[in-house]
Amino acid sequence: MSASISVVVAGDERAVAEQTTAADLFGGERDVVVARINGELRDLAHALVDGDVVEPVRIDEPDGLMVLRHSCAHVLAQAVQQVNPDAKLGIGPPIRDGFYYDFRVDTPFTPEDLKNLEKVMQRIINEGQSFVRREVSDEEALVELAAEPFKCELIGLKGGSSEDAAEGASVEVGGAQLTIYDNVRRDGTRAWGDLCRGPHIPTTKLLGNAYKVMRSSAAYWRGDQANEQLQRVYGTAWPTKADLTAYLDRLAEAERRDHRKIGAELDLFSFPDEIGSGLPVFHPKGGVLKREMEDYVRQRHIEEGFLYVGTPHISKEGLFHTSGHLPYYADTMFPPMQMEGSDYYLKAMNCPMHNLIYRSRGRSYRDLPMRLFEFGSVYRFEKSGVVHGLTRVRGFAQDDSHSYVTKEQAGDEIKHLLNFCLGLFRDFGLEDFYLELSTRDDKNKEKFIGSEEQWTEATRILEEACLESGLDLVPDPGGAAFYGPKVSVQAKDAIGRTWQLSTIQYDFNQPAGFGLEYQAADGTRQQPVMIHSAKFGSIERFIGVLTEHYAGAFPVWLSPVQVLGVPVADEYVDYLRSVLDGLAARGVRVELDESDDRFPKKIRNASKSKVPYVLIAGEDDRAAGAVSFRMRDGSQRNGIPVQHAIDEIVEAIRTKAQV
RNA sequence: GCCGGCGUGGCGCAAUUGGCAGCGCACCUGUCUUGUAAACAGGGGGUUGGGGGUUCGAGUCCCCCCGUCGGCUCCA
Repeated sequence: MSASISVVVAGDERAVAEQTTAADLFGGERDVVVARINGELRDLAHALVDGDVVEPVRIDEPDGLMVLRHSCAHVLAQAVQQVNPDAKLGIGPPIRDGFYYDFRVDTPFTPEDLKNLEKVMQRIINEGQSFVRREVSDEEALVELAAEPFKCELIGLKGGSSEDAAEGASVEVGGAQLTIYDNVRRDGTRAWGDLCRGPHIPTTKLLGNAYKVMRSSAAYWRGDQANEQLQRVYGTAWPTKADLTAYLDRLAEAERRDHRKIGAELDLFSFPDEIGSGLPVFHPKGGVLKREMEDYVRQRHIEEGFLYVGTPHISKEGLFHTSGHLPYYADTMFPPMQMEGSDYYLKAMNCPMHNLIYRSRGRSYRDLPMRLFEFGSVYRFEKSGVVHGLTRVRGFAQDDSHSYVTKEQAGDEIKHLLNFCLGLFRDFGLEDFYLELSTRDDKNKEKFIGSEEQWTEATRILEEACLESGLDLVPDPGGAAFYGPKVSVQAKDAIGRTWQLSTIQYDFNQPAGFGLEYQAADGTRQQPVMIHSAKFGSIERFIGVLTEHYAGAFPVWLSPVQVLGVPVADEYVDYLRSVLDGLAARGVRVELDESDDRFPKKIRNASKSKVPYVLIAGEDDRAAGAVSFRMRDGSQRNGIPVQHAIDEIVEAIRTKAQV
């Protein structure tokens, strides 16, 4: 009679036979792909010992999805080496919504290669191969994987922290004990194997046809520009085909919302080659959007106690030495122009100039907090490969402010700025946020200016303000600016993507560099703290974000054209014009379709233009002194008295309503 | 910056092994115009991103540059 052991299964204590595996406990449940044993993810084949606490992990929960995707990455790698036995393996971790695997191959993958890989993967999946864990010593692994230079390199690094090896490398060599996972066919033969920490799904069958090879690209080995580039293949994998389809639909929806596409369709902005990469121009309709935003943001700043200032686009280089920027960012600033014996730089930030405004006269503690704000045009020489629509440009306007405060005021000022940002976003229709706290990288202290105490103090003050907001706070170690830590506000858009918008930075360095002072109540001279903050970061970028958030269907107050008049026939043009004149007199942006298109065509054009209110007038309307509303969703309200219509539209603009 | 893809009227696309640069929308003109996503007819518009090369002949093949897309690295 075999001895029994006691384990806790999904919260219930149970006696089971020795050598019982997680698979024995959950074997009947097909959606259980791995087990969490004493908090650690394990293969279902893992044998339990007395006292183990075991929980099932299902395919559709976060940990289950990670394992599914990681296993799919293995199948991809197996397919690649089946097609090309000379391909060398890099790393292949799960990522958000999918996975990738890096390979060294002589020629990069073509789209046809990717299609073919998908077919080869399907054959592997259909074979129902098992993932079988095998423990190996470092020496054994080095012998077995002698033909895999990257794996050998990872084994060599294992002694240190696997986090240092490469992002994602921990899935290969994460534990103290190296393991190889063999893919075993049903007849018991070994099809393939890979150094891997695991765990894995029990069989490739579970991948079904709910996966897809997405794209390939180059990626630096271990994420370092100095290393060779490998070819990375991205894929996605889901519990069911329906989940995969839903994911692909989400991607298609994101593509439909692409601000570069909508910007062209709605005639908002463009990127003329003649001007240069990353330098957008705003057309009249985009200009309306930009001006409405700027006017509102400027007004709100003034209401919140900011002082509107103005500074030039270029400056002599000495200023950026004083600020400390030039030594850090010279390679991302446009090269200088020589003039009258000086080097002039296009400014990449506004703070040095604001500091000069602060310093232009003696300041008293009574002046603080002093908040300087402007839409400062800055130019940054972004590398050619990163320029992207409006979201990454080389010239843009920052809604930039600098609050000069006493040390004691810093905490309150940060809270004030944070609330101000969040309120602004809500005005623009964004409702869902979280915060990110970027701190100094303790291993790279030379990249950051200032003492241990200063960093600790600044970080503490920022963190307190964040916690008080009640929003989720995500740490971002190493993400700080050289002069101080920062908090950034991340906002979620209509289809769940997050965008970094505001940044608030605590800076104890520039006040010292510029010798900024104020006279305190006791007559002593003190150094203020400056707090940088950009609310939307870049006006251009925020326009891109809003365009995608609304898919071009902006709230009425932001819409370039708010009301479009469409007469049922020529006969009603004059009547409709009189209605529109009434709206224009109330400040509404109106257009009238006087083209010789026929009515259905005008409706089609109106619909494509995404104007919030289409006003239609025909005989019925004119006779009743009314108009008909056609909204963007195609819904219709007929016979609305003219005065009532005007009031309703004006009210929707005033309240920043979405219709 | 690196790797790979792409670049044809304003926009979306086609053009066989290298063999007359085309279509739809938009635009212009004319006829038409009465209720919810495309009336009809005609017309204009191109040094095929730029430069160089191979060839009897290049949108197509080769080289360099520019732009763009997808990633990587970067993002004060």
